[in-house]
Formats: sequence, C-alpha cells, structure tokens
Amino acid sequence: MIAKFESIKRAIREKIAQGEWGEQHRLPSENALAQQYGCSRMTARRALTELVEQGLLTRAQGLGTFVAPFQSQGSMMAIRNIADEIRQRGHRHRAELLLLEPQPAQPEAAIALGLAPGETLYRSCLVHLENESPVQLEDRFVNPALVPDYLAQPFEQQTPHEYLCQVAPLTQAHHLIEAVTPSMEQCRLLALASSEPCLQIQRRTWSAQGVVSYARLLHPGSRFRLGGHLMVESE
Amino acid sequence: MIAKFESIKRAIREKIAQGEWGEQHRLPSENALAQQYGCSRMTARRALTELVEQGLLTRAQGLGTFVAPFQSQGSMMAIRNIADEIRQRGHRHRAELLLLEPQPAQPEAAIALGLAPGETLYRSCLVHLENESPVQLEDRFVNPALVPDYLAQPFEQQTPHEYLCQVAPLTQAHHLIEAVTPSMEQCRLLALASSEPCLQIQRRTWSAQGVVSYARLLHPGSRFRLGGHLMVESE
DNA sequence: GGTATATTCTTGTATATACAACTTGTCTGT
DNA sequence: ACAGACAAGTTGTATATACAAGAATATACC
Repeated sequence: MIAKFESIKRAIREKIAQGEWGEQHRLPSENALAQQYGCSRMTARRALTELVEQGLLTRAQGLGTFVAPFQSQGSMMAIRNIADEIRQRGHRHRAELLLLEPQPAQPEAAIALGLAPGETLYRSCLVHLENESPVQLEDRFVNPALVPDYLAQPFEQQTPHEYLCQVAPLTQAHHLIEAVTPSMEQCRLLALASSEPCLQIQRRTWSAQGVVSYARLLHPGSRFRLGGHLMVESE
Repeated sequence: MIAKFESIKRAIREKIAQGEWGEQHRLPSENALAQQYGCSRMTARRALTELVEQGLLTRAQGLGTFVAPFQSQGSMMAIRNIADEIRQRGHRHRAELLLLEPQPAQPEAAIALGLAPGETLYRSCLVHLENESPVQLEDRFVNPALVPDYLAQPFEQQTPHEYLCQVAPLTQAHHLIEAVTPSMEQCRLLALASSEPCLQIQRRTWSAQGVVSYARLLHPGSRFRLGGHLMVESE
C-alpha cells in the first residue's frame, strides 16, 4: 500500500515533468489540493512540504506555493559523460564491459534504488580507458522497471550514461564523494601498481518516474581530478 | 517568537553536543518527549523528523529513534562554513591555529592568486576539530591587497572563511577535488594512524575585485563525505 | 486622490485523536 | 522444548480543528 501523500507528490511531479505546470507556476492552495485529492489539508501539506525540501517547489506565507526555477540551486557541476570528457581532451576513449546481468538487490543498492532487498535489478560493470589507460571503474545498478531493455545494450559502443539519458531523461542527481582505498580487485582492474587512494563518486540519478540508477565511479587519485565552479548565492 | 518545535530541536541537539546522548543512543519515544516538553506528540514528532532529515538522528518503525553515527557529510552545493556545518550537526567545533604569517608566494599559490612568484601573500594553517576529532586541515593563501588585515584576526574564534566572507563578499568559487595520500606531517596533524586516503578540496574564491584566497582543505577519507544534489540543466 | 482600515486568502504552527505497521517480549497450549 | 498467539510499545499515516502570521485586495474615510 502506497501512502497517500506519496501519490500526491507523484501527481505533482508528473504535472511539472509534463510541463503542465511550468517554472514559477502557482499551485492550487493547500485546501484546494486537499479537496482535489480527497484528503485533509495536512496530508496535502505534507506532500508539498517534502517537495519543497527536495527543491522542486518554493512557498511563501500569504502568497502560495510555486514551481521552483529549475536552476534554483545555482548550477554546480554538470553531470558529465566520461566518454565526452575524454574525447574533449583529444584522447581516445574505450570501454571494456566486465559484467552485465540481472542480480538480486543487495541491501545498499536496494536502498539506493528504492527497491526491496532481493528484488531483481540490472547491474553493469565497465572500465573506461583513456588512451588505453584505465581512468574509471563504473559499477552501476539500474532500476529494471524504468529501463527494461538495459541488458540488451552494446555498452562498449555507447556508455550506460549515454543510453540512460536517452531512455530516461535525467531530472535530478545526488552525489556522494569520498576518498577510499581500493580493493585488490579494483587495483587490478584499474591497473594500479600499489594501492594508491581513489576518488569514489556515488551517483544516484532520477528521472520523472523515480530513481533510475545508482552508480559507483572509482577513479585513481593520480589520474583524476574533479573540477567545477560554484556561484555563491546570497551568503 | 520562536516556534516550539525549533526549541525542541535545539534541546535535542544540545544533548547530543554535550555528549549526554552518544552515538546510537536511543531517544525517548515521541510520546515521552511530548510529555517532557509539554507539547503534543505531533510537535515532538516534527522536531525529530527534521533532525532525521538533517542526518542527526535515525529512526526505525517499531524500534525507536536513535542518535545517528557521526559521519561528516558536507554539502557540495553551497559554500559552507565548516564551523556552522559542525554545529548544525549538534557537535562542538574548535579550531587550532598552526600558522599565520606573511610569506613569499610559491609558484602554485602565486598562480592561484594571480600574483607574481615571490610577491608577499598571507598564509594561514588551521586544523578544525569536530568533538575534538580532526576533520579538516586548512591551508590557506590570501591576497593581501584585498584583505590587508588578515594577519590580525583571531582565527581560533572566527574561521578564516567567516572573516573573508565579511570583508570580501564571495561572488564565485572554483573547486578541484581529488583523492591524495597525506604526507607524514599531515597524518600527524589529522591524527591519522596509518596513511589512509584523504579527500583534498582546492578552492579558489573570488570577490568583485579579484581572487581573494586559495585554500587546500584536506579531509580524512574515513571521516568525511561530500554530498549534494545537482539539478541537471539542459537535458 | 490618497490613506487607513478591514477583509480574505494564503501558508505556518499546534493540538487531539485514531488507526496502521512493525518489533520485541511474554505467555500459552501442545 | 517449541511454535504460535497475543500484548505492549514504537514509529508511520491520516484526519479534523483552531489560531497565528503574512500578503494582497477591497472598502471606507478624509
């Protein structure tokens, strides 16, 4: 059984994703939404509150609730495609497919994708090479409900990221970046002599329908730097 | 007038900060808190809910509410002040000043600040502690032309970042993130036993007049994760 | 015309209540 | 001894209500 406030959230996201409610559009009031969805004001309010926290809406006392501008946070780093990045540097990109199969969801991946542990998900594992030197180990879990044909794709030609962007347009992403010590297996795949520190990026990506994929991107510290500029808003 | 749920939040943060409630400590139930603070369960619940979202608490249906394990989680979006971040988690922040003096610019810092090598710049070096555990080693170079009084500041009270924001409002920042192996000296200052990988953030900040400062922020990989959500622009 | 004032609509806070879902421990019957 | 049923306590969801606070509009007054 899905909670009612969740279904209201989804309905609102839907309207925004479809373009029915554009940027800065004013939503119906809490009371109006409550009536539309046949619930109490507090339930409608909860849906709105959570979407505000997510950054999808903004609200102002006395005025109403509005669709947030899509750039509201001040754009940070674009989500980059490693293949494009490498080609942009004038180098050759090649990917080796290490694994591509359905798997029962392990707890970590299940939580990240919002599935129940043990449910089937699709997993792919690739190593990306820049001029034949490994620069990224990509371990990715994909939500089969949103990307049913994932397993049939030729990922040595088109990267998973490129494919996912086509079939499930990104709306949001969440990143977690940390420095880690690679396992021996990871060292081997990245052709690391000693166990040098690696930069691991965990990335969850959403489309309008929900969490599309959860990826762990491991980069050798010596061959990778993550850059970007930030605009500072008010402070 | 401060909202009641806010005061409850602060009271809970306080208890955690004072160490009265350690990691994994189980909090009183919602009903108990409501009685303690003389409010309804829903109000106590709201305080808890928001602290959970902030990452300070975790909860499990049927079990209770618990103090979350202390793990730093920085926001990637906004440029934030590490002291605020730590306090917001309900922990104690303290900074030790290791160095504060004028220096001739070394090549790397000179380039970053747009000065000629050998020109004088100001350098500060601090270690930031969260509950007496080192979480950031801050090595900062400052442009004396834009911040002449830098050397006279009491940086154990007010962090360099806070001071710089006051005297030279930020307009832009550029970040470079990488995984590095800390030097022996850095290990000592961060109280790292073995040489675990560290996350290094290089940050250059601009005000309207030009580059204000160049900082290298070193975080132990085991005590720091950088998180944030990104909206994807064009796609 | 311009200025207060009142009204109305919005979101924000707070309370009281009810039931559902989950976890743990206890008790009971076999 | 074991299994199952049950009870108690916890968080999760949902409702109904009341009043406070902020913002815009309408109205009355000078």
